[in-house]
Amino acid sequence: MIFNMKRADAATELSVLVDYLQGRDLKMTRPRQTVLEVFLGIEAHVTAEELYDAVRKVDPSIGQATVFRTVRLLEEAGLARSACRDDGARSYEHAYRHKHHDHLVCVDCGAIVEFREAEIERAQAAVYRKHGFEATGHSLELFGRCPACRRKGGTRA
Amino acid sequence: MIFNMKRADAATELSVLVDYLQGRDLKMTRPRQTVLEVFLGIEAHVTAEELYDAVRKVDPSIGQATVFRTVRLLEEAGLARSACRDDGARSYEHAYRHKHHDHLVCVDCGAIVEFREAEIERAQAAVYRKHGFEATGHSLELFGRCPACRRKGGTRA
DNA sequence: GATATATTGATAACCATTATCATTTGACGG
DNA sequence: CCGTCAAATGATAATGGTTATCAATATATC
Ligand SMILES: [Mn+2]
Ligand SMILES: [Mn+2]
Ligand SMILES: [Zn+2]
Ligand SMILES: [Zn+2]
Repeated sequence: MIFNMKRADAATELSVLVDYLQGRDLKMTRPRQTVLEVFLGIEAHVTAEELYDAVRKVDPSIGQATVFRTVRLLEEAGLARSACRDDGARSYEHAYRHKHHDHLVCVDCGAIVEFREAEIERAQAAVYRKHGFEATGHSLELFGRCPACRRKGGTRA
Repeated sequence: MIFNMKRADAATELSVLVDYLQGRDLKMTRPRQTVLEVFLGIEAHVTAEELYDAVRKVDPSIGQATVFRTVRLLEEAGLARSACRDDGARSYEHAYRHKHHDHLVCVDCGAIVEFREAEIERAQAAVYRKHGFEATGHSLELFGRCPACRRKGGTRA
């Protein structure tokens, strides 16, 4: 038996993972639980590498490959959502009990603001209909300069 | 002197490139012109690698590094636009005298349909305003199944 | 044409990610 | 509990797309 969560509210995510593993001949393991816990503790968009750095601080014995594998597993299980950033790196964010949203990204400081705009979603549905496509998902990123960076007039790096 | 275009209408793109090079201590070269011509002859979204394959058929002496370098140059000069695909590869498309548009992507066959939706653009502008961001650009991809693939009920690969 | 400098192509290096594989671990039945 | 066995692990090598290095070459200007 492995369980024994620290964050009370993370129990349900863990059960989602366990349910996903069940019947698939996959096993619940200590490294997987640690990766899940660390991931749930991060309220941001992280790459697998960044997640690995955070995981190491909790359990240095966990290998990089396991973190990469597990975060993919979390995505399959519906606990994480990933997207390929414009620089080519893949980032992950929480997906369980998180509503769909898109992102405003500051090109100067990298800040990310999440937003939902019903009108955009509606217009997208219309585009799908017009072209006879069946929707499976979309990615929208609005690039720009955030209020703080506009004030500074900065041009990072 | 290098010039001597085959496609009559490509002359203006070439002059855009030459103008960009001028005053920047950059030089117009035969490989650059070849890469530009081949690129202009492809009405699709291509990776640098795919462009390299096409360039080789015209001039096998041109190296891969030069194609990668040149296509980046074309982007800087405003002749190409690039985007990172979800699989991590970067693809390029024509940007000169091409209006902004977004993409519908078939997840089964990879087909790409370009579209412009004024309503989406308007709603995006509203999001920028609401959050005090200064817009610099955006990327929107609608993933789905195209009409042909829906009929086949296919699930590629 | 000679000169100075940018460009080239072959190659090595890079980075994020994935595959390989011997060893360890967890789930299950006894 | 313990044994069994497939699944998981971590170290490492390999991959794919891209960029850096560098000696040789081509270009613009004089
Ligand atoms: Mn988000
Ligand atoms: Mn396009
Ligand atoms: Zn900012
Ligand atoms: Zn299709």
